This record gives sequence, structure tokens and C-alpha cells, in this order.
Amino acid sequence: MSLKYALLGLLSKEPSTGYHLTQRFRETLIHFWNAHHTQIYRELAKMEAEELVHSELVLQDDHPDKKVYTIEEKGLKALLYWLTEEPPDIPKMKDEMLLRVSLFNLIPPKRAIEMLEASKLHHGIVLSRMEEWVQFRYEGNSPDPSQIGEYLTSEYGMRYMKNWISWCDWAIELFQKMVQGEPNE
Amino acid sequence: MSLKYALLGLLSKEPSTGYHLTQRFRETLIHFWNAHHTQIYRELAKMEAEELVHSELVLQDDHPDKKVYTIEEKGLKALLYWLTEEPPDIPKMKDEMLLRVSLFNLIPPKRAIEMLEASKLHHGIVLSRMEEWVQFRYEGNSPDPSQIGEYLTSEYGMRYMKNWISWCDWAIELFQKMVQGEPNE
DNA sequence: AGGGCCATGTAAGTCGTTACATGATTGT
DNA sequence: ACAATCATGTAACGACTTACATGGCCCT
Repeated sequence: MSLKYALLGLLSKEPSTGYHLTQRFRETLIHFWNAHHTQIYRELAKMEAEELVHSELVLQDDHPDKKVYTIEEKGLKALLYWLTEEPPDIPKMKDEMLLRVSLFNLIPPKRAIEMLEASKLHHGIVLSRMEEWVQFRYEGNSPDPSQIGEYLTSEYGMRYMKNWISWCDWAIELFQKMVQGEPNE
Repeated sequence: MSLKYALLGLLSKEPSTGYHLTQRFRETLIHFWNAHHTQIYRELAKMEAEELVHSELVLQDDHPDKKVYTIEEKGLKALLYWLTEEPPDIPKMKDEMLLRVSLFNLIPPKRAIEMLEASKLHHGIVLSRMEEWVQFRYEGNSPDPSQIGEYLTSEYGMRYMKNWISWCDWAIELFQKMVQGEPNE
């Protein structure tokens, strides 16, 4: 249901094509929402039928023609209502790594350490990409009011990654003590 | 697809009914997975058809009869294969609060602060429930090897909450500075 | 020559949610 | 009296994923 509001939110900042929205999703919302392009195209069509947005066809020579969606007043109103009045749904996540970690009693500590190291490395890479992105976006200045929302969530994303990494360190250390206790395991 | 492995994981620790699995889901996996009882019953039936688990009917007088599921060798093998060999799927989350936060440029700072305070409070309550649960579970002792998996994930859960809360504090402070700058907003 | 970007979608299938259905026991 | 716990499921619907389909431009 809230894919609709995610799209209205992005369109409230700037008109976009379905393609561009898919990219913006990946860039700014990936850490707390995700959607495939197929779903986005379908949702946009529905939203146009509901008159929350409208589209204009833009003909292009060097690239395929595109359909640029713009938010309508009705869409902005619906967005603001949802934002301030609707009770928030509980967050839902599916994290296979944590599911695996919950079963680490089934594998040797050495293997567990390997998997944690790999995960730590991966999150480190994501973190540095995020830091670069933020650097590029704000250039060390404080964000202007129109950017405050995504500034807050990108800070959250980086803290999330740092938290993950320090938890990995803690868990790795715990397993290392176990391995030292029983060196033949 | 991995609801299957989540259930096999729980059953690898202890045979359970669908009802009990729903509860154990809420207790131990809620922070990185979630499932309704309806989905769990359906998945268990499928898994029995695949011979990964088997069920026994237990007749009861004071309560309704129940169907206790036990993991099969084939199920344990499938679980271990998934755990160590399958490439992990990227985590997926849907967090409406963060989606709203990303749009905080659309609302007055005062309203943003209210929403952040409410979220902070809520996460604080969840955190203290988790701390109680961990206290009850391990009583200050280090976990025995069979519990190591869920010990790690419950520690992760608490760190997640603490991280959320300290991010809220940071964001609230940022908005408070904004309000002080423009006292008539 | 091959891959990535631009750009849009349909169709089929799986996964997840909500509503419905039943009914005894235990605690407030 | 009313709500919660125990216990299992079906049916309908909505959300999400994967496979398929097309095709030119640009860079290496």
C-alpha cells in the first residue's frame, strides 16, 4: 500500500519517469524500502487512474520516448494526509544473514567467523559508498531545508551500517574466544 | 522462499505446532523476519509434502487437539545446505517511519520533533522488553553453545534499538536548532 | 563484439495479508 | 460479561518477483 506514498514522495520533489523513479528508489530509499521497475510502472498507471499524478509523453531522438509523471494537487494532499494522520505500519524486514546467524549453533565457529567477516566487509563497502554519496550531495555544508528529510535518512543509513559492523566485531571476538577454548574444533 | 528455512531452523531446535511456531517467530525472529500464522500453516503443509518434516496428531482434553511437527533428516540436510552453501539474498525492509522521515521537509519542525519523540519512546519500550527477555533467558551467564545463534541475534536486536534511539536524539537536536533559528515557524 | 545505459511494459507465478470460521478454557 | 489463550485452517485478495519482450546508442 505505501509504495504509492513512496512514489508520491519522490514525485513531490521532482517529476520523473518510471525509469528514473526506479533509480531514485535505489539511490535514496533502498535502505528502508525497495521495489522493482515492473511494480513501479504498474503502480504509476494505477495512480494516474486515481488522478494522483499525471503523465506527459516526451519524444526523444537519441533515446526511447519517455513518460514523465508529475504529482497532482490531489496526490500531494493524499501524501500529506498519510504522512501526518495515518497510523504508521510496523516495520517489516527480511534479513537472510540474521536468519543464518540465528542458526550459528549448527556450524563450526571457524565457519561462523568467515561468514561474519564477509558480511562486515560487505557492509563496509556499502558504508563507504554512502559516505561518498553524502559528501557529493552536501559537500560538507549543512543541508538546506528542502533536503532535510533525505539528509536524516542517509545519516540513519550510515549509522545502521556502522552499527552492523561493530556488532560483527563483537560477534567475531566472541567466536574467537570459543575457538581458543577448544582449539581442535 | 526462506520462510521454509526459518521454520526448519526453529524446528531444528525443538518440535512445535504451527501455533507454537507462530509464537516463537514473534519472540525470536520478529526483528529480522515475520510471518502470519496462516502463512506458517500453509508452508508447514507444503514442507510435509516435500518430506522435510513430519507431523503427529496429539489429542488433548482441556485444549484443542494439536499437530506437532518434527524435522526430518532430509529437512536438516536442506537447512544446512542453505545455511552454508546458498548465496545470501540481499536484506529487504519496509519501514514506514523512515519513509515518512524522508519527507520531513514537508511538515513543520515541531511536528517532526513530535513524531521522532514518539518513535524514540516506542523503540525504548521495545528495547526494555528485549532486555528483560535476555535477562530471563541467560540470567547474566554466557550462553551455552546451543544458544549462541539466538544470543547473537538478540544482541543485534538490542543494538539496533539503541542505534535507532540515538539517531532520534541526533535528529531531534537538529530540528530544535532549526526551531530556535526561526521561532515563529 | 559485448556490455551497460536508456526506456517501457506484460504475464505468470509466488509470497504475504486480511477476513472468515470454530469453539472450549482460563483469568479479570 | 469480556478478553485472552489455545489451536487449526480456507478463501480471497493484494503485493512482490522473475521471466520474457524490444531496440537503439555509447563506450571499450
